[in-house]
Amino acid sequence: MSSKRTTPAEEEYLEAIYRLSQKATPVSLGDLAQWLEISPVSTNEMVRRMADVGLVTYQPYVGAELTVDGRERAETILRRHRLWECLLSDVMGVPWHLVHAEACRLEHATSDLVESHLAAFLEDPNTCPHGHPLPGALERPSHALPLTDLDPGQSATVVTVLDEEEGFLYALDQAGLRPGAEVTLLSAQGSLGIVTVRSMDRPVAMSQEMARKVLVSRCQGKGAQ
Amino acid sequence: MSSKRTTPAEEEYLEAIYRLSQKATPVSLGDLAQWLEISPVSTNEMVRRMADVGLVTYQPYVGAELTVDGRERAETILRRHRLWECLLSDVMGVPWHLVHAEACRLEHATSDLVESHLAAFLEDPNTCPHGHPLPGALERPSHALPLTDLDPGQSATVVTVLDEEEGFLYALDQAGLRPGAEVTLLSAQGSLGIVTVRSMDRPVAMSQEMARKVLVSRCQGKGAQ
DNA sequence: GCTATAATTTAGGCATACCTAAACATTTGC
DNA sequence: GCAAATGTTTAGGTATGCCTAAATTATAGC
Repeated sequence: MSSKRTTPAEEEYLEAIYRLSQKATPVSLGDLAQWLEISPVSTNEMVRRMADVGLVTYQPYVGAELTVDGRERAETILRRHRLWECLLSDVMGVPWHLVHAEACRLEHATSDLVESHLAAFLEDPNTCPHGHPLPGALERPSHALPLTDLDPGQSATVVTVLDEEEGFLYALDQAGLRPGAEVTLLSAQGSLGIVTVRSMDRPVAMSQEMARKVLVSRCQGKGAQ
Repeated sequence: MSSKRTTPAEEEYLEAIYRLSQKATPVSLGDLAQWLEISPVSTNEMVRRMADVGLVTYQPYVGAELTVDGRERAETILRRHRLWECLLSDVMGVPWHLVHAEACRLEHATSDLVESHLAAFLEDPNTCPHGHPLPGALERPSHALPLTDLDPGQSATVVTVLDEEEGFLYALDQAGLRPGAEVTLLSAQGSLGIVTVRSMDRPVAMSQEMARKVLVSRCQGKGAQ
């Protein structure tokens, strides 16, 4: 069934539905349209077409869910995306906050052959530079919690960053807050919505909203990667 | 003028015209159509559209030529193509005869940023794994001549391979005939169109047609590379 | 010079993937 | 229960890039 190759557009939808599914499922088409920055009408059309070819199931007013086939394909794309991020960032030195956009393009031009060689060359990484697990790799047991959940004075290791927006990543990078880095919560009292932390021996202030996107692990070197 | 980004299809045409220009210029649309495996009608349409946006000049019944802008873009694409070939083959170990097809896809998904990091990581290679110069690199002074032009008994170093067809490359690879390899012509008498050479201490027979696609350099380690 | 071959152009189509505008249906909050 | 918000569908368009069939035009061989 549905042996046809997926188009880059279909792959973008699969990836988006996969990512949004982790928050809530089925995925509302409104959310999907917003995420992809495509009009709701076009999104609707496309999802119906993808349901026709067996990549998703779709119930009007309910949402879209990946089929087994669709999920497998989405995981393949996402795995390729994250493998490229690793290569670009860790091996080739492309700035951390820019690799996401590059990987978005490369992922659709990647064959099984290149994927396997890429993974072997990178020695089968478990996470991308933002700390997300590569589909197919060992799942991180996830003792991870938002930075805001630490007690003041408590230290932890950054595990995952939940947003790939360039400006946000650039600012985190400047503050030294990348996966693997150690961070200490100074204050989280949110009357003005500001969280302060200590990173690389320097204090950093950020909004609570941003701090919630930084997942950390208290148990250093145990569950995290 | 013509600041618009090029589409993957346009890039394929630019690359093809660039390559065919090295044999004869202007490039006949028939040759172009055959090279791209696209119908002459579509080729004609596309070339006219590309002339409209200033990528090529086109005279009916004469052929197409790259403009300065078109040539620059073609060289960029070709450079990216060959950089990927280097990475895939030399760094990641993807089989030599398969990297061309992979690079054909990756080249269109490559930004200036990735190109520059890729080149730096590879330490600015001068040639691709098939021995073709990278646009922008030092031009090889080309003492290269077809394998068939050697005198029997004479040795030389393989410099360039003039065909990227997978079967051909696979066979050459099996015979050890890759750029940098040493080869000795045993016989080139062509009554049956067969050329025999010695490569890696083993005799290899090939057709004259194939042998003409292998360029070698007599002056070892001097002009080549 | 004329004809066969090759190249070009015109005409009409198809698939993908996006858009807006407008009408219609369904949920959900109050 | 009803209105506002959200979601869906229909209708009609656009752009890209490919196709075939048929008609036309130019080039080159003899």
